[in-house]
Amino acid sequence: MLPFPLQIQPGLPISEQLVYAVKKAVISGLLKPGSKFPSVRAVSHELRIHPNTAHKAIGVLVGEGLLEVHPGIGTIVGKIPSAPSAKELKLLEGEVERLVVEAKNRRLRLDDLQRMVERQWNRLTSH
Amino acid sequence: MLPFPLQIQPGLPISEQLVYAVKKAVISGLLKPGSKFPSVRAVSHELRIHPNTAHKAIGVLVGEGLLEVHPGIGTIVGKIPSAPSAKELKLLEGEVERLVVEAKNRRLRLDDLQRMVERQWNRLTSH
DNA sequence: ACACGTGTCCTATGATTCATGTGACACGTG
DNA sequence: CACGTGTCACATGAATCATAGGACACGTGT
Repeated sequence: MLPFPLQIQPGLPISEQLVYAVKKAVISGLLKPGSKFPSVRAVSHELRIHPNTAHKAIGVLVGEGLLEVHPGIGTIVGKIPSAPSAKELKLLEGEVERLVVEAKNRRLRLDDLQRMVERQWNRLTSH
Repeated sequence: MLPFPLQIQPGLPISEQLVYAVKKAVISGLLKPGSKFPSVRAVSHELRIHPNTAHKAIGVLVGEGLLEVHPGIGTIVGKIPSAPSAKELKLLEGEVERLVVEAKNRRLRLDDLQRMVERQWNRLTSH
C-alpha cells in the first residue's frame, strides 16, 4: 500500500493529482522527512497508471525539493524544505491574488476569507 | 480600446486569461455593473483572437453571473452578483486548501499567509 | 561476477483540449 | 430591410496527456 491516499479522478491530469496528494501527505505528517518514498514502478503499479506518468510527477516534486533522489538506491522524502525564494514567493502571490479575485466576485468579506484560510490551515496541521 | 487590460501570454489557455482579466476588472471597478461589455467580435478583434475563443470566455462569465446577455442587443456587466451558493463555497474551499498546501510546503507561517491575503485584498479594492 | 531493483530516458500511438477557420442562423434596432 | 448582436455547427492543426514498450546506468545484495 502507498503511504499516502489518492483516488484518481477525471478532469485533472493524473500527474498533477499525484503531485498534490504527495504535497498534502508531506505537510500532514503522513510522509516524514528522510523516510523512503515508493519507487516509480511501485507507485505506478498501485495506482494502475503508467510508470512514465508517475515518473513525471516525482520529477516535479524533486524539482520543488519535496523529494530527494539517490540514483540506484531510491527516493526519500526531502529533509529540509528550504525557505521560500523570491521566485516562490512571487508564485504564491499570484495564487493568493487568484483566490482573492474569486472570493471578491463571490461577494465574500475579508474576514470570511481569512476564516476559511485559518480553518484549512488548522485542518492540515500535523499532530 | 477594451475597457479592461489584458496581455495574452503563452502557458495558459487564452480563454482562461480573458476570464480572469474580466474578473479582475469587475472587482477593481474598471467594469461597472450595468455598463456595456464589448461585443464578441470587438473583443476578438482587439485581442487578435478568434471570435469562438472570446465567445467561450464570455460564456463562462455569463455562467458565473458576472455578465448578462441580451440576445440581439448585446452584453452588459452583471448588476447583482448573487451570494455564494453552497457549490461555490465548496469550490472556494478547494482553492483555499490548495493555497494553504502550497504555503505550508514553502514553510510560511499562518500570519505570513494572512498578511499576503490582506495585502492582495486591499490592492484589489476599487476606488 | 551476477541478478535485481532503482531512476532515467527514448520513440511511438491514441485521446483530449485548445485555438483557429469558415459558414450559418435568430434576434433586436435603426 | 440592412446591420450588429449573440449563438451554433462543422472542420483543421497544434499541443498536452497518458499510455505502450523498450533500453541504459547506477547501487545493493548474493
